[in-house]
Amino acid sequence: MALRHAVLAALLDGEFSGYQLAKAFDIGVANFWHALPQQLYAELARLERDGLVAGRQVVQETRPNKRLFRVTEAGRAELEAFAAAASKPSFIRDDLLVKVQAADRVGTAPVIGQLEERASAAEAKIELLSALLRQLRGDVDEEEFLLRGERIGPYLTCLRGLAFEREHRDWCLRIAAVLRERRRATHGER
Amino acid sequence: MALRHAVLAALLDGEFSGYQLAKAFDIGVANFWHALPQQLYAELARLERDGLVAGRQVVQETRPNKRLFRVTEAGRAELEAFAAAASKPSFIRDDLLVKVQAADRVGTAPVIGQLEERASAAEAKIELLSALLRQLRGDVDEEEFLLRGERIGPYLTCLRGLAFEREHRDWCLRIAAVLRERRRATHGER
DNA sequence: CCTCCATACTCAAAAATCTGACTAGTCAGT
DNA sequence: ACTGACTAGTCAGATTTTTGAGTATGGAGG
Repeated sequence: MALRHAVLAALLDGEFSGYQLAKAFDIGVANFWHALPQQLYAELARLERDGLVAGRQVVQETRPNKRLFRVTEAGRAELEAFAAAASKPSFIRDDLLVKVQAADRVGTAPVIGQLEERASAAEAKIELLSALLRQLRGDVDEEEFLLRGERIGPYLTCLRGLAFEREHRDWCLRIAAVLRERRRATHGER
Repeated sequence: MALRHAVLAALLDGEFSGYQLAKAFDIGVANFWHALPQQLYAELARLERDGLVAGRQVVQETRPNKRLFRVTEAGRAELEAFAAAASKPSFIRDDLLVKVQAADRVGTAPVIGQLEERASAAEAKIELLSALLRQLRGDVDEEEFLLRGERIGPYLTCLRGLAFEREHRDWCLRIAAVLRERRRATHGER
């Protein structure tokens, strides 16, 4: 039941609509949780029903009205309890890794292409996260910010995301190079 | 539908029973996919029904009989098609990261403990994977093995798992240190 | 002797997640 | 005038994953 807590955690930084949350779940929040918009709207409805968030209607002229949500005291308490409870271990689940596992038995050509695409995507995400981190910490340097910044949660999770993407990019490039080299060496046996 | 392909990929290295696969999904295969034994048995049944794997009964004296499965030609073709199709991006989904995101708003004490536990767990996994890698490559060094080894798929995915665990351990320790330092600096405001 | 652990599986049901389609208005570009 | 993208959602249904409880046998340790 961690989607619920991911939403609460994301709402700690202000009031957001389901639509805005969906954006956040594509960038910063994506570093620790992934969810589709439909899930978020449904979860927000449940959270409101349970009194963990409160929503208010905002009427807009030029675009559709929206509902902004904020965490209630009960919601904060729920997060507190969640933080104190045991975590389950995290897992990688990745199509591409499945393909690499099978690669030298089923043909490497398409996998090499995908590895390189992934590396590019990771690179783009690295840029994005680096910019986000700079923005979050403002002028001060990282050490200083981490010690004295008043809100460091999102920064810390972005750091994790950044490290993950770098790792991912490097691995993809390395493996692509290895597979290419092997193809060269055995000149097209596969 | 990647569990199905993860199972096929795992079966590329020999005949395994559901029980043995469950073990593999706890160690090596866990580097790219996670599944509970019940899922594996169910998936193996479906795969057999669809002709992608073939099972045979092995009668044992001192323990329960088992069924060993191997990938059929159709199964190999299925994997080939899967490898050629587009992959979906991979996501981290981690309870603990949710807690870190919320940490400076809901109390850091329990989170620090969990970060340090996680770091230990990651350390153990690092040992395990390092040993597994040594075993997979035998005497030769990595460069040599990757270039000329005949089966490198599992090695490559373990490399990814190892990098992930190292990254994870380092991040956990870093964040735990940061949170501890902040507690010290503000002496128990939270 | 008794309990725990390992092997080897099965069944049912709940919960979480994903797929796909749909509404409806605004704005920018061709 | 038309197309496509962005805002801001909703609904239904399928699929996947998790939770929890069983079955049955053999060997090891106390």
